[in-house]
Amino acid sequence: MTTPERLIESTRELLWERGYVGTSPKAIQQHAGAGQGSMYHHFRGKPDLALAAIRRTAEDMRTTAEAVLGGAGTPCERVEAYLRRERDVLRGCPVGRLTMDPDVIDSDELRTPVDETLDWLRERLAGIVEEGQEQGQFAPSLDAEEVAATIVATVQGGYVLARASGSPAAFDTGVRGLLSLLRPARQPVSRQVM
Amino acid sequence: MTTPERLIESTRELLWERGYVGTSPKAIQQHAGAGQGSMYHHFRGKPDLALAAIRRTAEDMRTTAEAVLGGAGTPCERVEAYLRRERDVLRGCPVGRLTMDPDVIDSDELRTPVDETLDWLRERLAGIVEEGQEQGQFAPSLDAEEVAATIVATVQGGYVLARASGSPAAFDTGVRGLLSLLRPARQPVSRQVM
DNA sequence: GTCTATAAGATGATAGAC
DNA sequence: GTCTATCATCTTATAGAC
Repeated sequence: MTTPERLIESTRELLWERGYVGTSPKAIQQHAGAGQGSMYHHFRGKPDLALAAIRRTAEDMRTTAEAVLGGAGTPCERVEAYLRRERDVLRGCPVGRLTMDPDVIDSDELRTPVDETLDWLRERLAGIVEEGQEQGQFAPSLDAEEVAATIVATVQGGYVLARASGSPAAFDTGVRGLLSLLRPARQPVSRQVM
Repeated sequence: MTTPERLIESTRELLWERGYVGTSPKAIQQHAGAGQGSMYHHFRGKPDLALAAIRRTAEDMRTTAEAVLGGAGTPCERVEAYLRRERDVLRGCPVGRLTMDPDVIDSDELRTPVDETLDWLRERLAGIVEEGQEQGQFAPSLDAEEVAATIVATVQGGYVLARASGSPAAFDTGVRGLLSLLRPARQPVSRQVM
């Protein structure tokens, strides 16, 4: 890997682990095995490096999500596959985590990729929910945009619960609750109609 | 207010705004209008001050939540009141936010009040959901503990979405989605039974 | 109880040699 | 492109005077 690559990857790791405020240029250099001069030659400073790292992490998240959301199966199955996909739950969401960093939120440049990624995810899920409604898998009375926001929020909040308790179990519990709400155990339609 | 009080309150403010890593003793002293010697006389250091601040913030959250959850109304109404209660959405959750602080999570002493508070909230909500099931307001097929976890996660994740977009609207959207899932627009029971 | 002095190390960067 | 030197400031305290 080239030096700029190693610097970006190191920044991604550290941003995920310690956040923007908790990540120093020195720590990045050491993690990347690069000297100061090298870092400042390739990047203007900490915000510049963070921007490159955040953009790549955001793109990564899209790719990972799309692999599941655009995969095979019914809309309902794809939403479930997304919710149940393997995650490093205790590490938290590398994108969502950044919203708790005041310096990221205060910078339009750094916040934009975070916002756009979560927004993309919501819209992608909204489309799938809508598709599911057309196929009769989700109640037609639901607002797809709202439900999509609930799905993303449950995932993001699941990370919070898991990290608070020190166990991934809380994440899974929240997801199971959401899935049970999405597929209410109603009577078969035929019976209701009868 | 006494000096220790001012120091604790300042720490609470700064922890909420900038997190543990982003809050320096110096910033606390300046915010509280206290000198270094004064701070180190009353507290052993940053972790000690943070512990006092976190404990109080956790207690505050319980009190605020209990005011709504233990209030008047049906179980369903109380859950809705909790979800719709006025919040400083863009500031995030003063308790949940701490889970993204590596130094807080790595310290059992600092993490415990966070964990216990979110756990209390989940159990409190689970009891109310169960009550609602007995009264026929929520589907009996639901697992109250799971749904409670989903409710807490949606709130915590709602803060993430709101902060990412820079607007409280995303929080409200997620909450509306959850409420619509909790109260599915089913046929009246009498009709189903007929 | 509060103040100032002092300190070892980190932070975030610039300058210039190689 | 990478390295070392240097820098002003911040961090997280400790010590001791007042």
